[in-house]
Amino acid sequence: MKLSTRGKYGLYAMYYLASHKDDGPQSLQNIASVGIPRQYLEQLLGSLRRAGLVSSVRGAQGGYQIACDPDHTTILDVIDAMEGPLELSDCMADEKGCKYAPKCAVRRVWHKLTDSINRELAGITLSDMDKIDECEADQHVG
Amino acid sequence: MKLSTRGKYGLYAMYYLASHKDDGPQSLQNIASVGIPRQYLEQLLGSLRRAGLVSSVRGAQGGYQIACDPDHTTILDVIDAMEGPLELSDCMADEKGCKYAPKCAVRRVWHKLTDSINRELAGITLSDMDKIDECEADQHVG
DNA sequence: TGAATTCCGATCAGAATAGTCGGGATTCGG
DNA sequence: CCGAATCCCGACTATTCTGATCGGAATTCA
Repeated sequence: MKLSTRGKYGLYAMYYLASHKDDGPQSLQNIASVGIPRQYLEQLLGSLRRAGLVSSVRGAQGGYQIACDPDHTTILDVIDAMEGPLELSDCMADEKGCKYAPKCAVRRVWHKLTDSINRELAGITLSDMDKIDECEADQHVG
Repeated sequence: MKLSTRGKYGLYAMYYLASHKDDGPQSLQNIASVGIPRQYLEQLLGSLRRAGLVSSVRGAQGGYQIACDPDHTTILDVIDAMEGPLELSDCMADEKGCKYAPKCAVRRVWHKLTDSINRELAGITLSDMDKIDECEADQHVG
């Protein structure tokens, strides 16, 4: 299982724009300067704009601005905008598709996992991103 | 983001074999009878066998048997065998590949998420699967 | 007017996913 | 020993997804 670069790039762009919240429109050029292909990022920012997470200003000196509150916008919002809702398998999305659904243990597990992951994604806001300590996740469990 | 059918089918197969732990070898035919393409499942069981999670008996009346303790085999073990280790993006797998790694907030978030998901997967054993209540995951969050 | 910049649809190469095919190897029952 | 049942395995295919790239239209600023 992988999160694609869409999610990664998109999250980076949101992070970048959040940290330039009051600096006026940021050009694609600037945002992409960490090594993201400019024309590819352009597509991704289109998705973020259509999701209402960023706004754009066209023309010379134009660019992108964050259009949401970083304190209340979660990584789930961003990932959803970039990759569509999390679906761990087809039968999660289309309950009707699986005739064994009612008694399917796999389905119940899938459902639980989907929920946990979404909860995890929804638990981190853009503002939180700076505060996460890399080592924190490395603590061994109990 | 999706877990592929590999993970789903593989987990189903493990669940099936766990519940026929003492019934002798189970044929591919039987395991696949819920609607999984037989020849495809054959490939997947090969992966599970090579991972040591199932054993096989060849020849007539042959089939597959679970080769691990369902009480101590987690969904993570199964998913890893089927899909390889969870990687949320390239730069997680290849730290060297990203020259911005040391100060990359996105990377820290990715890392935290990877860890959370793995912990979640590792927290459910095959034996647990029957006990999961579908409604449990639907509780709204505080 | 012209440079900067976003917007947008089309196209493309490579990888992964999902599945199929054909035949080889092994074992059991008779 | 024979034949059916069954696993084993490499090769093949079709479809979709990913990660771009291209070319140009529309907009805005100076």
